Amino acid sequence: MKQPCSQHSHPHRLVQQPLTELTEKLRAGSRKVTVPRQAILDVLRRHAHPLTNREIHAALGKADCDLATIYRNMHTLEKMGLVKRFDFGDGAARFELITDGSDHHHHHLICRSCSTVIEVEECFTRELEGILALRHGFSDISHRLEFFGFCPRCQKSQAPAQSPVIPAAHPAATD
Amino acid sequence: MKQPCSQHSHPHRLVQQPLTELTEKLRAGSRKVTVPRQAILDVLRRHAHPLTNREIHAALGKADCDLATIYRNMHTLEKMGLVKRFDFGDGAARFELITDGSDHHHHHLICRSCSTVIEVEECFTRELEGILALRHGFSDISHRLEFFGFCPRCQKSQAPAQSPVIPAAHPAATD
DNA sequence: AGTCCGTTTGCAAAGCGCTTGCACCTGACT
DNA sequence: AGTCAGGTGCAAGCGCTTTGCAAACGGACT
Repeated sequence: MKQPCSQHSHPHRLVQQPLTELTEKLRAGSRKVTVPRQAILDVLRRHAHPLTNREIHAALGKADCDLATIYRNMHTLEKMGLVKRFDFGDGAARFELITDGSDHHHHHLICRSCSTVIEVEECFTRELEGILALRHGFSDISHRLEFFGFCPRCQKSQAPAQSPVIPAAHPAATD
Repeated sequence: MKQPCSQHSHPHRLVQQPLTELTEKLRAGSRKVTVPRQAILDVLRRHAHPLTNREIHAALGKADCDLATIYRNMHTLEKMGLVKRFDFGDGAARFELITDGSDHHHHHLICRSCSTVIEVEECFTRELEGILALRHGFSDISHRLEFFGFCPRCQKSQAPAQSPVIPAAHPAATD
């Protein structure tokens, strides 16, 4: 928090629809609409694929804030149903904005080499959840499913098409 | 390594079939059949469900060895195809012995409360891999899939049927 | 505009899983 | 028995994440 961050005075791109819907959701949980909070959601809004806390931190411009604040906020936002957590198995949690109210279920196909991310709509797994619930008596069953492979570019070039781990890779790869 | 760990002198339960097949596999990679190595595999052999490095370490009896040694060995054993790595999303890798040569593909259903683990044989996801390979040009596609829910016991009792994180839970729960 | 209170933030320290450098030890082969 | 690549213990360190605490802030009320 270093900047007043035009918010009530100048109706910027930063604020707009957010302040409408967002404010309500935040207020509902007696949460405050803070500058870091808005900035984080704004970063997420500008990225199609899940970002790590560190990536979010790097993407914050003037509205820079402490990493710990981002970690805390991601928990809060996740609990409030504003973001969804993903785990690509590399030890860093990733978050995606839940666009509309309807949390549209999807998975990811991730390049093992350059970390390009492609969204996967299909999910044959839902039905299996029902079977498992019946067979084992489990309730509230959910699942985590991610695919890994080598993207077209990385198959050709021996070296990764782009440095791994940073999944902003090949801008217009396949999706 | 604090004990001679009866190994060649007394044909214990600790050694037997292992020394047959195991030795071969290890030798094939110019690897040595060491005491910690055997002890780790023995622990894995006695547990049906994936164990974390820490759990393996705790389960080693007299053949206690350094945690770092376990971490190193799990990498080695994984690369050699003797164990399979699983990720339950709690930040700790888990390992399961690959019983016979044929790595039988399966997933897990994990209780969010007490961490009971149930093996899931079905997998509707393989076919999806083919679709994704075609559509996006990815190669060598694999997937990670785990299910989460509340087991029957934890649904009844408010409190977890057993302390979480330690997946040795409900010995004869449902599987 | 001023005040108040619970929430949020920054900073720094620490927790945890995991890795690594290095000197010493050991299994396996001659 | 001798040799040496491979393995191990110990301790330090790395990256992600959490937490304690005092100061700052947001929102509501006057």
